[in-house]
Amino acid sequence: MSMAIEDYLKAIYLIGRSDRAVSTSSLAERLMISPASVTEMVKKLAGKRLVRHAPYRGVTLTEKGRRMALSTLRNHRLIELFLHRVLGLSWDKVHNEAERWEHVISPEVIDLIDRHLGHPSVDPHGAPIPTADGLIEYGNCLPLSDIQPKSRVEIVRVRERDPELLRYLEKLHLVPGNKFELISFEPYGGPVTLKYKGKKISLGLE
Amino acid sequence: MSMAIEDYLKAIYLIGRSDRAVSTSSLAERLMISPASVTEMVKKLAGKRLVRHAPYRGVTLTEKGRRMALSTLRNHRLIELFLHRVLGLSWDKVHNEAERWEHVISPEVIDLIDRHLGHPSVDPHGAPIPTADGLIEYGNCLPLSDIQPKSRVEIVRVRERDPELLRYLEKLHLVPGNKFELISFEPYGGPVTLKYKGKKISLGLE
DNA sequence: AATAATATTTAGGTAGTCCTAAATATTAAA
DNA sequence: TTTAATATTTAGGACTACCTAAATATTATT
Repeated sequence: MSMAIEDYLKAIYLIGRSDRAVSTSSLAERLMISPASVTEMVKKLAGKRLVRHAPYRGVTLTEKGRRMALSTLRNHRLIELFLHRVLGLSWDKVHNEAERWEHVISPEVIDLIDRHLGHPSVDPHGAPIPTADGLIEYGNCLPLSDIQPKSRVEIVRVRERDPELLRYLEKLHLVPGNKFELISFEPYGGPVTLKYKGKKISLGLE
Repeated sequence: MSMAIEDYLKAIYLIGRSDRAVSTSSLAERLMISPASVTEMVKKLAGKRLVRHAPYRGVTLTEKGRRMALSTLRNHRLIELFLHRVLGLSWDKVHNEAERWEHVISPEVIDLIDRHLGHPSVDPHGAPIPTADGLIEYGNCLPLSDIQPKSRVEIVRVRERDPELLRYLEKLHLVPGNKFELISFEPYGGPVTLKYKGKKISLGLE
């Protein structure tokens, strides 16, 4: 399977979480490819029985497509962790690097990486790593915006991918594993205030 | 630069050792691409000032082309060593894996790999690793066939790439670093006899 | 229910990298 | 030196994955 196909399947999985139908335009936006090209590729994927496509109604992964998507996602996340833990690549850079590696690493080497890391369950952003046989376990956590003020929280996962933003969050200690106290939400999209080791932190609602 | 271009430049370097003119057909054979396609691509490379091409007379790398070839070769050999030493991938498999990785790893990560390995000078087959600024130092060694019987020899480099052959050579301890006594050459392409730690070994002249 | 706005698909192209078959150059042999 | 063998290039295609512009479907609004 080509790198392009792997990218499409992974994107469909990530947008639709394996079950929901995914629109052409959301795929186009995520992959930064024109909607027309996406339609074309989706038809090819349907021909290969990797997705189901009802014209004008979006795409869903077939079982075969889902397996492939999870395999690529597994590669991606194991590679991110490997780059971070073994080679010391900073957490804002691992995503883009893994985005290319994920397509060229053989299953045998992925297994070696998995073993070298001790069969980890999450990547450096706290995202769960699918197992070799396509299982994925989502930790139960809530978006910060759904949490009541005054609670103590532990960062479990950071969904952003923009390197600049990730560097900023790291400076504020907003990385998986760290614990905060949620002080307040300002209304009308105002800033959130958190406390980490006695220090107060404010941030906008991205 | 595309993966295909990187492969062509690397092959031109490896066949011509950076200076000799390389024929279309030797490139075609090494890359397993039809001669016609090679001619076409060579014209494109000449347009990008990566090679000089005199029709019917072969190609040579320009300085720019040589730099790119050595950069890809450096990636390839650092990756081979990394796969072998860090992940424990067997020496017969590292070449094919590195053949794909070499095109997707960023310069920053290659530097991290280089540092992690302690700035090594040779890959698992004993081939020299070019430096980041395009220098490459060939150890002085001779092909086994040029050595006088009765000498003691150390294997410095193994040029083969075929996995099955590499596994065979490893079983015979014919890997870089090991020392042998060269017993005899049988004439007319007959077998070579070596002694390793008291045990005799015979092999054909591949 | 008709119309406007938005989303999606179709039509027609392009660039990159490969192919086979035919034509042409070079080199080796008679 | 003419001919035969071999190497290289040209011509014409194919396939993948992208594009823009135009056509068509869906959905939201009046």
